Amino acid sequence: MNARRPATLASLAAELGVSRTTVSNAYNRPDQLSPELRKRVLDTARRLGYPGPDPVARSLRTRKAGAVGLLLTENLSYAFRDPGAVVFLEGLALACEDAGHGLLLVPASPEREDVAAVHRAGVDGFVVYSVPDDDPHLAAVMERPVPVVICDQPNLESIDRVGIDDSHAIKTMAEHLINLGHRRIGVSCMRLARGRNDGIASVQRQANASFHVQKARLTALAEAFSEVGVDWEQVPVVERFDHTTASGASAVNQLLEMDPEITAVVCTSDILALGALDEVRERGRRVPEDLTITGFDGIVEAERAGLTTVRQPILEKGRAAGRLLLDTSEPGRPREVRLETQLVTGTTAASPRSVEERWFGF
Amino acid sequence: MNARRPATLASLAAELGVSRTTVSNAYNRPDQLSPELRKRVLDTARRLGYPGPDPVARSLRTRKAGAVGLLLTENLSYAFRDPGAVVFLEGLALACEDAGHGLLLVPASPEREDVAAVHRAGVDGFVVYSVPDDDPHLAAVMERPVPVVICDQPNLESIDRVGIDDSHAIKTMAEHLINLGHRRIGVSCMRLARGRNDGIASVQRQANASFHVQKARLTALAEAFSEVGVDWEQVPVVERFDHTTASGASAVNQLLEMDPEITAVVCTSDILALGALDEVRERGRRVPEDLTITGFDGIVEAERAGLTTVRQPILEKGRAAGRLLLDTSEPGRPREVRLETQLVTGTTAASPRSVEERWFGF
DNA sequence: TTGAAAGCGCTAACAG
DNA sequence: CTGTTAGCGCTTTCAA
Repeated sequence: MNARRPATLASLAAELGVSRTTVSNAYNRPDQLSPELRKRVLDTARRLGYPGPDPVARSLRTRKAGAVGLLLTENLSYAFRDPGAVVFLEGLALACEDAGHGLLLVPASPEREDVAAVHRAGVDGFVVYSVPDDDPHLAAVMERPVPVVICDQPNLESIDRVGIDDSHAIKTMAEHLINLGHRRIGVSCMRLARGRNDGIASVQRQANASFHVQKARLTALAEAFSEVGVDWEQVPVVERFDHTTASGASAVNQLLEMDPEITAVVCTSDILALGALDEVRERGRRVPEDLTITGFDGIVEAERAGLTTVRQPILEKGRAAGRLLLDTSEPGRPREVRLETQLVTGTTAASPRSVEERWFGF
Repeated sequence: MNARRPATLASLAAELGVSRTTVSNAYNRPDQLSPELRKRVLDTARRLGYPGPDPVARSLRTRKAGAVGLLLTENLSYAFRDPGAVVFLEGLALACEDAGHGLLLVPASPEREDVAAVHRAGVDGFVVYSVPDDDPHLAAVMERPVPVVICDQPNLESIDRVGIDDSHAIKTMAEHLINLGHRRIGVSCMRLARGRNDGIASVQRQANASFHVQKARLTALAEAFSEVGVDWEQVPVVERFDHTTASGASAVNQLLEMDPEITAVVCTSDILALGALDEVRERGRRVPEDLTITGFDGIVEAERAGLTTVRQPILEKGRAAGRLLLDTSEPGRPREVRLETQLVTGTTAASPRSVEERWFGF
C-alpha cells in the first residue's frame, strides 16, 4: 500500500488487454463504456494499486489545473495573522469552493525576491492581493499566460480589478473629523514602498508611494484638510513597514512627539488604530476625550473596540476576485468591481477639547 | 501582451537555432551555458513573449509540484473562520514557506462527497487536519502515491502523525475540576461523527465516535470522573455539529435543561466554551460563582476571556506537520510528533457553591 | 463501444 | 558548453 509509482494508465490498459482510451474513459467518461467493463477496469486498478490518472499529467494534457493562485505582498504566514487578510481569504475560498477549485497560496516573501514560486505554480489564474506597483512577483505573474485579477492595488490598465474608492472612502472620514472640529491631526499609515521605512513619510515620499491604496488615501486626506485651510506640509505623517498593533503603538507615539498638539490621529488601517488606541490609553490619555483615533477597514476587532472607522466589505472583495477570475464568460475585459464603503461612527472620535479644557478638565 | 499559448521551449529553441536542452538550461542551469548565449536566449524569450518553462509540464517531468496539499474536514472557507484552524494554517504556512513550497487548500466539503478535488491536486504530499476515520476524502488521499501527514486524527498506523495526548490533556482538566469539588457536570462536545447530530450523545454514540480526538477526550473524562464515584451514564453529554459559539450557547442551555443541578460544564473546545460563557452570563448566571465553564485549545480569544482551559500548541502542530511532510530524509516512517499541553487556570472555574449558598447568596 | 495515433511541454542522461 | 535521444502519464480526435 502506498507504493511509489506503482502503475500507470498504460500499464493498467496492458494488464487488462484494452486500450488506454478505455481506461481513461472509465475514469473520465463513465458513459462511454459498458458498466461491466468499467467495473472491471476499476477493480483491476484497485488490485494493482493504480491511484487513478495522475493529476499533473492530466493537467498538462487538458491545460487545466483546477486551482487558483493567490499572491500577496507578505510572507505566507502573515496572511493568517492579519484579520483583514484572513477575511479576504475566506471570501476567496468561498468563490473557489463554489467552482470546485483549489486555492494555492504562493510563497512570496517581500524581502527575498524569489520569483521562482510564481513560475512553479500550477494554476489556472492568479488573484493578486494588494501588492506594490513594482513588485517583482507581480511582474512574474503578469508574464504567465493565465488570467489575473488584482485586488486593491496596483491599478493596472488592462487587468481585471476589484477594489473600493479609497479616495472617497477616506474623505468621508476626513469630513467627519473636520465637522467635529479637528484641524490639527497626525496620520499613521502603512508601508508606502517596498523598502522598509519606519518613520516620517515626507510629502515627497507620499507622492512617490508605490502602494497605490495608501497613496490615494493620503492624497485624499491632504485634499480634504487643505480645503479647510490646513497646511498639509505641516501635518505629521508617519509610516510603518510591519502591519501590526505594535507598529500602531509606536506610530502614535512618534506622532505625539512630533506634534503634541494634535487632536486626532488618522490611521489608514484598523490594526494601526487599535495599536494606537491601546498605547494611548495605557499612557493615561483618554480616547476620545483627549485624543481622537480613527481606523480603516472595519474588521471585527475594530467593531468590538468601538473604533470609529471606515468599513469596507473585505469578504466580498475576496469573493468578487475569485468570481471574476473563475467566470468563464468573458464579457469584455478588463472588468472592474468597485465595492461600497461605509463610515462607522464608533466611540473613538469626538470634538477636540479646547486647550483650557485639556489643562483644567471640565 | 498576455497572449495565449504564445511560444514553447521548443519553438524558442527553433527560433534561436539551438537545442531545447540549451534553452532549458538557460532557465534551470545558468552555469551550464555561456552568459552570452543565456542572455540571447532570455532576450529572445522576452521578444517572443515566452513566459518560461510551463510549470505543469515541468512538474510532470520532474515529478515535483512544489506544493503541499491541505485537507480538512470542513468547507475551505471554514478554515478561515475558526481561530484554531487559522493558527494551524499559519504554522503550516511557515513550514511551507521555509521550504519554498506553496500551500494548496483542497476543497472538500463534509457534505458533498466530491473526492475529485483530491485527485486533481498537483501536490507533493498532503497534510490532513483532523478528519473523521471514515472520511472519503481521506481515503482518496491515501490512494495517492505521495507522503501524508495526519494531524490530530484519525490515528492510522503506518502514517506520519502529529498531535497531542488528548487523554492526558483533558485528564488534567478533569482533575482540576474534581479537586475543586465538582461531581455533577455536563459536557459539551464537538461533532462525533460525519452525520449531523445536534443533541444528546449517548454513551453508545460516544463509544462509536469516528472523530478519534473527541472520543479520546470523552473517554478520559469518563474515566477520571468514574474514579471519584460519578456514574458516567448519568452525565449529560451534548454534541454539536457546527463548531461555533452559537453551538456552544445552545449546548449549555440544553445541558442546563437536562440537569439544572450541574455545577460545571466541560467543553471540548474553546469556541464552545466561549459561546457557553456568553450565553450563561447573558441569562444572569455568574461564572464561575454559579457555574464553572472550561474549554480546550487555548486560542487567544479564550485567553482574553480568562477561560480556564487546556492549551495546546496549535501553531507548532501546523509547523510540525509541514516539516514532517517536507523532511526529505526519511528516518524510518511512520514517525510521530507528540506535543505538550498545559492546563490554563483562568477565571471561569471555581469550587461549586452549596445549595444553600446558591439559594441565599453569601 | 473501442482502439491507434499524436502529442501536451518539458527535463535528464549521456555523448560529443 | 551543446545537442540527441527518450520519455514523464495522460487525453483526444478520428476511424473502425
